[in-house]
Amino acid sequence: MPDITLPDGSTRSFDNPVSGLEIAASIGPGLAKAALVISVDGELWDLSRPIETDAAISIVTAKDDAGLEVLRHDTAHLMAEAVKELYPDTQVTIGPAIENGFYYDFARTEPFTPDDLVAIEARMAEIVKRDEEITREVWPREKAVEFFKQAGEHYKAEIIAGIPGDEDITLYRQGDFIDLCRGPHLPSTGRIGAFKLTKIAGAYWRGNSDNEMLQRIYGTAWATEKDLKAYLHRLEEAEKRDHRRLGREMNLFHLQQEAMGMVFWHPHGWRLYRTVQTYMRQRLDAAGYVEVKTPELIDRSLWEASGHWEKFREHMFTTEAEERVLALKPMNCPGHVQIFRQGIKSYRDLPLRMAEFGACHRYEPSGALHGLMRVRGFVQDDAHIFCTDDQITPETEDFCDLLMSIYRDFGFEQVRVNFADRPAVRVGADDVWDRAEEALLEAVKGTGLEVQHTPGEGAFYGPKLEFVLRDAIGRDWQCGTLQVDFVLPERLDATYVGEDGERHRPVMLHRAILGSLERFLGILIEHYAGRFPLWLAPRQVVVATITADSDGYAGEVLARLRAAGLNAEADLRNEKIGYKVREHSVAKVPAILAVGAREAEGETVAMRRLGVKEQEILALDEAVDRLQKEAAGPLARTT
RNA sequence: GCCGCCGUAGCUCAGUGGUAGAGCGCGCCCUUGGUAAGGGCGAGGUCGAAAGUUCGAUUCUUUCCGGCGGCACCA
Repeated sequence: MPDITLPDGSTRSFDNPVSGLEIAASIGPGLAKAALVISVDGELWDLSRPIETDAAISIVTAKDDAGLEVLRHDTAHLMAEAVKELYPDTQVTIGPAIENGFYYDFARTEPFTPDDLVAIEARMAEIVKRDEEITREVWPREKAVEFFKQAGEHYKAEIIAGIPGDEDITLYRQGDFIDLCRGPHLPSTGRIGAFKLTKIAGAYWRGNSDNEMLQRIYGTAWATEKDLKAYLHRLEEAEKRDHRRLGREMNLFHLQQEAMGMVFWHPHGWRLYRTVQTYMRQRLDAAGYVEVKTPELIDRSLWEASGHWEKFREHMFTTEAEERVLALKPMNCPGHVQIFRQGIKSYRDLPLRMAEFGACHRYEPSGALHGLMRVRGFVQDDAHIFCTDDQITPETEDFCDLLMSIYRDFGFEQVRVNFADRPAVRVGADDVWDRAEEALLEAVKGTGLEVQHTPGEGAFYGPKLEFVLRDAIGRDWQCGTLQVDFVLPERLDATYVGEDGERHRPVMLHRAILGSLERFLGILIEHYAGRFPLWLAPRQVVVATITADSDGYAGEVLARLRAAGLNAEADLRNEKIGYKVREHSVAKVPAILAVGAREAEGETVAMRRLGVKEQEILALDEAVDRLQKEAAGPLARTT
């Protein structure tokens, strides 16, 4: 005789155990039709499952995130059913819902082909039409294991073995397809929405590279055809802003196999790079950092002392000279400790904020390389703050302020922080880790930033904060980091003299704001889709002539722009103005100044800004002045 | 590194067991045109590399290299 409490607080009494579908129907036929699953005291249940005791419920539809997730999970099952029908020798393994869709991992000798995907998708549509009822069954563990073994589904049998003994083994049946699954699921396959299979990929069983590789099929699934279309459109738009594509189109950089994972920066790209670096240098100077430069090639012994040789040897490029092994630095910290160790440091020297645009090399696995986002040679906006325990909190707070201000200047407003604590493989004693973790947490509390805990994700030498920014199309990128390190100062014997006249160990804070400049530029390119604000744009202004009669005046305009420190070019080609405007708009030049007889006559320019259809006639002085102010960028605004 | 797909002109791509094509771009010529492509002509490719099958391979097979998508890795 359950009393059912609805989300609005009202209560309905039922004489007998009642199913979600019956409750939905009692509220209204529209809801019964839209219902996918039911939330019972916060737990998602199948609509058909009888509710026997009092409960607070809500009906979940495809409008809820949870409903969409169930829909996607069901689409994964639908795909598995289609695959089993078409390729009965295939073993099914796991198939969860993921962001925007789902995947399912299969074990099969033959690889799936793109043509197979088409066939599977067609079969899935058929099964939706069949509208097979999806039913939940609880099986005894032994029977389930036996069943899957007999069916040749050895992965499923293995999964059951890993399910804790006190949990029910639930199977879901739809048509002739039975799958081990926790659920919940929709009432029938007919409720599944719009979907599309997107890609085939390899994936290791249980995510472990020692295990065999399975075939993963990815798909996307939505409540409606319209949502699916919108998603596919978003993907196309994202592709258009791919930094590798824009890098080529805007002639910013290239990569080639003779220097895999290392960037050839072209003049425009390098100008962008320098703009970012110059900006950062000024911000660091203003924030009390000292800049240094340390060797890129350092003897193995230093890497052994720092601990890197033991842990990261395979990821370091090495060379030999004079019968010594030298390694290209994968990071800057040991070098910075060497500078710290020169002379005797006093507590009065702390905090010492030592920055370097450090050129690092890491031997990344070939499969990991990805445009500018994952490279083997890169420059970090790296710095190490040598400080006392007591200074960790204020230094971290100052760092967070600096970082937020810099992200904002680059056009990123949304930032979160991950707090990552001790990983399984690490150096240093546990009590040292306790102190480090506590200090970081305490420091970050004062920043007001949203903090997420990611256990076990810390660096091998200390816990860290990871700063994640969100770009213009909602993607998250981890860029900034701040890591407490009690270990390296000890290993490399860094000391300072305290007020008491005794030697003490400084704490090191490893910190970066942009991370790898290469990667950050990749993110910036995608964030702005190549349409940079004027201060960042590598090509700022083009002066385009209407006819050759105006070449002389265009030269004057160009000289004025350049004198004002702007990057300006003249387009004197024998082309129509429409052609020039189109070409420079496509090239994403922020400002086009058209000049013809009228402009030459009145000392004016016709300014057209990127993305704006209308032109504006301005006095030359006014145009130069405006562009110059705008191009000065955020540094001019803050001082 | 692992699995799959792909590799034809600077770019985007078509095509064929008998040594190749389009559009854009590039060069020259005509056009001097007022805001997202004016017209004509032309140059440009050992079809990723090597080996094999074949009378003949860019096309079929194998291996390698690279790119892409995932997985694993990411101090």
